[in-house]
Amino acid sequence: MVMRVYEENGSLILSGTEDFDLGQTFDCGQCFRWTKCGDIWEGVAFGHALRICQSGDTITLFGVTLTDWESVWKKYFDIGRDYGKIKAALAKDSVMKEATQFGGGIRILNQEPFECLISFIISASNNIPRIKKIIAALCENFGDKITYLGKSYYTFPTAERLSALTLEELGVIKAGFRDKYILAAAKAVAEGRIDLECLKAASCDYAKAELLKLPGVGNKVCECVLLFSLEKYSSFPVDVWIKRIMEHCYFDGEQDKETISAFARERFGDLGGFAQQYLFFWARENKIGT
DNA sequence: CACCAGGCAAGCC
DNA sequence: GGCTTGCATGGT
Repeated sequence: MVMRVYEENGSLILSGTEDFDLGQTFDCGQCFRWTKCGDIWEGVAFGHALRICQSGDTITLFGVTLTDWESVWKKYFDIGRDYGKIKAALAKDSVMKEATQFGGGIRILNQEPFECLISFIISASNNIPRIKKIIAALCENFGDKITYLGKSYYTFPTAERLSALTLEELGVIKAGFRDKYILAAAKAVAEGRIDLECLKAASCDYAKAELLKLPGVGNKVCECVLLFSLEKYSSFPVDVWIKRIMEHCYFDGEQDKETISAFARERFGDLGGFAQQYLFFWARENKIGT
């Protein structure tokens, strides 16, 4: 089956989609700015707000033109990648077979690097509902207000805007001890000491080394930024959930994170990032390893 | 009231 | 080098 894309009544329709489930994609832990209102998801990316819903293999993007689709959303939703092939390659043991079936509609979004960087700095030692709350406050306070289908939304603030803030001003978002990292990372980007866009074309090792220079960015945050915004799909972020599920499914007892990373690299190779997302979603939804 | 949440950095030995 | 501890905030 081939996916069809067309405009209808001022909306964009995707019909005959495969390996694409909006709920799984927005809920698998890779992004923090999508919320579900009834059966419609709404969010903001690349300065554009979007309301989108799904019924079976048909997805509707409200108020979106083919031009918007081509310039923003097609790449964002990673259209064109053969997830069926990825799942088949990963499903060579019973664990991945189950995880890829459970979250078979997950796609890895191509997010904005700066938003991704700040979001995962905020994620450190934090829980997902509160991460979302802090990011929402960040956007409402320091992003630009945009109007879409008669409703207001806020873009993610630029590095320039954030870098001009004081710690005290940033305090309204209640990020806690992470506020100084947010500010310092924004300054590094705004002053050109790191060029996030360039890292897409750079080697994985170089991109990783550059990101690790930033305050508040250690191995885990770094791997998330590489995977979710810099197209480094071999990245396998090892957080507390992944650590627990890997110990539960592939080891006998507790292991250090480096052992788990090495195992993932060996077993999943270039597909590490996809494996991580299937595992994360499956483990959290089914409370496996807890 | 402890303890924990998609870690990280600084301070120890 | 590895290992421990503090870090803001909010929810159980």
